[in-house]
Amino acid sequence: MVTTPSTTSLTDTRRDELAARLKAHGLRITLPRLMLADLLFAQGNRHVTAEKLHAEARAAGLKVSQATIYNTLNQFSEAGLLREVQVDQGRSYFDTNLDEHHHFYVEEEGRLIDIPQEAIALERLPESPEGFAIAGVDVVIRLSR
Amino acid sequence: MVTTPSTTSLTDTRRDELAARLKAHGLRITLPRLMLADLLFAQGNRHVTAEKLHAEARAAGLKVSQATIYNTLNQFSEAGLLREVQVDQGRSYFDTNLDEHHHFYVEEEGRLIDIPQEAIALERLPESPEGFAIAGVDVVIRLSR
DNA sequence: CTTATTTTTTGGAATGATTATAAGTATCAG
DNA sequence: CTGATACTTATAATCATTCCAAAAAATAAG
Repeated sequence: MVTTPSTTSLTDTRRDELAARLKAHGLRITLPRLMLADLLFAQGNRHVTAEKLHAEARAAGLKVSQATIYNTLNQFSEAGLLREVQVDQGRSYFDTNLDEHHHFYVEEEGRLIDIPQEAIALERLPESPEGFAIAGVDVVIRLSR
Repeated sequence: MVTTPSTTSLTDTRRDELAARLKAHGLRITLPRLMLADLLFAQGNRHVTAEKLHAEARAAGLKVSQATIYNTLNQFSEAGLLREVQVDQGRSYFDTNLDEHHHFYVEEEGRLIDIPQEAIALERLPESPEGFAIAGVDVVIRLSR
């Protein structure tokens, strides 16, 4: 009887794909990272909190600690696989969309919606104060019903 | 011998001015509120965290609890005397500038700088999703050296 | 002005998200 | 295969903020 490794539910190709991606960004290949990467990058652009990702991981049968969730999200962000988005006082959101873009934020639902960069015409920007350079421009459009 | 009330260092006119302002916004006149209002509104437009305001209050000889600082900042915000600004994961900033405007944010220093609304031309905005209305548009330009 | 009613203030405990710590475990280069 | 290095984990610690119940102050009523 042939037994498949019980540690993961990824196909070989999928695993190789993700492993290559991690390696390309200077991260070691580990099972938690592969599984979390799979959850994060399987479904197009997403906005995820640590708590949500942890829940998803557990639901998918992956036993990871909360600390690993935080470590992984931070490492992925530093490595450029994710982008941290700041809209809510308290929780951090992590965005899998790496293109320059902006966000709608539905506060009542804690939900973020991407706005492609081209959809907003920022015609004129103010000059930054002496000695400072622009590191990024974030536009958040808050929505309510 | 005439004794002046030792409870505050505000002039009568200043106190009346602030009291009228609080009253106009539906807030009761109390000493902590008057003193905090004085600190907040004395020096033109400011961006203040709870911690900073608490430090200022103590430095000014006002003995207020941390809870009162938070209560007051939140009440002032709800009453429309302040505007809460969300740029940093963790701390809240309170802005005394009530005009519509935007911000530079110097992350390394935790410092906010106002950008007048006219200084940014938002020519085109995306349509909000069905059933939602725009509650506000926040532009944050992150700065680094 | 005195008492009654309602708000505020307060210190301290509680919460929630996140980070630090220290020990064990897995990965990878040689 | 083996050691050096990086990763994971459970738990404790931290930080900003909110909650709580009681004491104090402010307004309202008489």
